Amino acid sequence: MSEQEKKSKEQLILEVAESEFFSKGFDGTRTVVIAQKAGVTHAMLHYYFRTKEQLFDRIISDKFELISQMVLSVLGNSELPLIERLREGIASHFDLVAANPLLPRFLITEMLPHPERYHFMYEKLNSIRQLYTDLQKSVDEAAAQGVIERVDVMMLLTSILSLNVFPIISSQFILQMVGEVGQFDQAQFLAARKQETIEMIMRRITKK
Amino acid sequence: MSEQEKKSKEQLILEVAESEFFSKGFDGTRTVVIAQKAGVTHAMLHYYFRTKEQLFDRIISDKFELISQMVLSVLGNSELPLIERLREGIASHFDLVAANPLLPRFLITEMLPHPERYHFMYEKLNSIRQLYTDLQKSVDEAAAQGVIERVDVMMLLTSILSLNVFPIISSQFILQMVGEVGQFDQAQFLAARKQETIEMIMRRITKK
DNA sequence: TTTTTGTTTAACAATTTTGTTAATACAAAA
DNA sequence: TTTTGTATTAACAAAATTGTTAAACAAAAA
Repeated sequence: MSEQEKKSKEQLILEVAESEFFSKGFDGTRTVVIAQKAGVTHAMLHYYFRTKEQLFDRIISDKFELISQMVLSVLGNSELPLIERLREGIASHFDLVAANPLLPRFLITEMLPHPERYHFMYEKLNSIRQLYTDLQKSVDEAAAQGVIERVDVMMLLTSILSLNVFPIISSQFILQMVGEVGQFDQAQFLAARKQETIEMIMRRITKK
Repeated sequence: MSEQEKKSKEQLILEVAESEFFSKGFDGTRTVVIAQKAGVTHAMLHYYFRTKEQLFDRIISDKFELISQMVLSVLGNSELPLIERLREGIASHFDLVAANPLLPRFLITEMLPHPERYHFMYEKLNSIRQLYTDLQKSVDEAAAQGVIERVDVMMLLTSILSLNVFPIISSQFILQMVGEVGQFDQAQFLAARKQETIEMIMRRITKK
């Protein structure tokens, strides 16, 4: 028996379901397709997870930590000095998003239109407040010392999220649009974006 | 008869359908719901548009120009000097996206996963190439004169798109996340973002 | 007025998708 | 080696969703 076949059917269903839900959304996903791709009868899917909704909920809760980190990691390590903290926060956030490129689109297409369904998620993200206030303090201190310019942390975080997430979501689209003009491939493009975000944020906070 | 009632049923269906498709996506939209919200029997919907798909296609082609502008406007007016061209391009692009906030999410959730369905769209966007090359030339010239730093236009456009689009898509989410800490409302937040994008791009291209 | 054309409705049909069940195989424990 | 619980299948049922039709109706044309 190969490694693949050793996996329990339950596990197989979960893996296929994750990829289906993330790429097609809840409404676009067909339980029979999940079953078929997992190589099981679709009755098995209902046997293990009862309904499509419960299967979906299971996937979400399995991704709970990852989703939290997807936002929290951008705040960086508060032990480090400000500049390092930002560089490190941006880089690790970028890597996390790049490693899970379907997740942001999923959040945008599923969480935003159904906020009631994800209240638990929003609650969890309240823990961001502490780190947020903390980061604003670091910024204000550094600004007082004349090291950097005083900036609003909400604006700064929004910029970082935008610059990191959007290109990963839409790299296909951008590369296709500009086409042969630039001859980037996707890996090069993403590597360049990671540096570009850091560069832009650094320029944003340095005193003129 | 009121203004509303004077509208043809066909027009009513189209308006409701647009809002439904844009907020819930193709898969999440129910034709009976469209009919119900438009105050007509759902047979009418089929009478005018035959199928759900044809209704959808009709909406898309009606939005065709807008969708094109959604990308093209960021390139600005090539008659203007570079700095003005960028400022104007960023601002008008921001305004366009802000006036149609559901469209970008729709593009991300419908166009990206079904590229075959929107080939005509991608073709149209080929017209971006001319303007793109043109903008790179302006940048190179200004850089040669030492006015600005030499930057890659693909990176620059990606940054502008990211900084303009992402905050508009996810303003709800961001505001909720940071919550009472900053007491921005959505209008203030978006106004601030528009300026912030311009500021960041200007800092990115100025020589240190 | 009669005809014609396009609009509207209600009832129904077809299809797609999800969910259930009863029978059976299987594996592990007693 | 019976027993017990779990896993599996095929066939079926139910629900949801889309699409059709025939007949009524209204408006405009002849």
